[in-house]
Amino acid sequence: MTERRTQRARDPEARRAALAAATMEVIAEAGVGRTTHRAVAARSGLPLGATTYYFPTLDDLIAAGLRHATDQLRADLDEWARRLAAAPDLPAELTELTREYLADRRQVRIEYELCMAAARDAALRPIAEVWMNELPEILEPTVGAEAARDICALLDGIILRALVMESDLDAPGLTAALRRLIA
Amino acid sequence: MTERRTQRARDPEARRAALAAATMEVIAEAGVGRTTHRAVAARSGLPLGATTYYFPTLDDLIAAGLRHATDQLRADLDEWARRLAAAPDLPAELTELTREYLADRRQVRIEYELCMAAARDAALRPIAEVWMNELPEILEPTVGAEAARDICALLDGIILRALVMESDLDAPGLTAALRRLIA
DNA sequence: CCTCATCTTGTACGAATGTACAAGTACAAT
DNA sequence: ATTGTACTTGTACATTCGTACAAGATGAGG
Repeated sequence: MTERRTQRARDPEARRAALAAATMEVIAEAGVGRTTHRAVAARSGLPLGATTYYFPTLDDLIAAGLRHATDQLRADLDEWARRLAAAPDLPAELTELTREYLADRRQVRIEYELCMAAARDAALRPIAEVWMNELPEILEPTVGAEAARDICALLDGIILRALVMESDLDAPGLTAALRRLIA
Repeated sequence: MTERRTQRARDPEARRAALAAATMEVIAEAGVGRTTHRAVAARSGLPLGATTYYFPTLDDLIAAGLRHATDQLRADLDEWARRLAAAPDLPAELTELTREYLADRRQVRIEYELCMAAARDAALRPIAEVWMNELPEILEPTVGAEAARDICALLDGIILRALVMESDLDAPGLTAALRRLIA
């Protein structure tokens, strides 16, 4: 009768994924440094023992959470690539994409949590590097390597500022700055 | 006979400062989330009880550590203001200052730790805002409000990238980008 | 039916945590 | 000298932590 006790019981892959997703959420709310087995277990609805069964150590669990986050971001960036390729006005489209990206502060926080974690723990650096190089690679064919790097740095800085200030994006100002960097 | 047991005994202000400084160092190494009373006490050479005597709660201690860090950064920015005012070539001087700033990764990490902490805890936002507005205010009279904001965002992004990648600064590239943003 | 490898989970344990606090010290004011 | 206030610190306590693990549940292969 397929009684769904919690769903995904006896489905190891689904459990791994559920734990990674729950870890990602805990990181977004509490930060990497305050992420614990128990918080992840509670968030995922799985028992404590499941966390250590699938991820022997806390570092493994956190790495899985961060990797899960980058996978999600990669999917977002696929849409960025599609829309940017079809956009008549690249700076305007980039601005709009950034505005939409900023709508979910939780996801944005994870990105910077990943950066800080990678800056401190070399084992996480590959995860962060893959993610940080994704957008430049999308932009490079269109605007060249240098402008691509500059644009990404500008966006990262603008996003960081919006994150700290809880302020909205100055869309016209950003578009103008992007235009200057492309020229 | 002024026997200096650890120096700064019976000097409350010096002890507060020592604890704040030690907290700053612990944050730089372990991150805000893994900063503990005991780590700060050990780092400062003061007993555990001193931390809770001067800072009733852990959040107070961390806030003091972050404030101490921004005070130090403010002193650095005074030198930035001086050198930028005297510089014949603003973008080149900004690039050089950034290069020097990146030499001490520990201090850089604290800046971004502060940003993440402020993004999560509204009580820390004033500390972060003061610090984030300092450089724009220095640049604004020279380049205007918009360019000042763009430049700071670009620098923040470049610095973040260097932090994550552990890579060196591309000085000529940065100077060129800055020149474009000022124009 | 049994076997066995895999998965599941509740519980346990030593270590570390934030915080409280009593007992003590030092020193200025009386 | 005595008092009183501010400072100092070692210890204690209840929680929470990471991790280990034994006992059970499940389902595939014989």
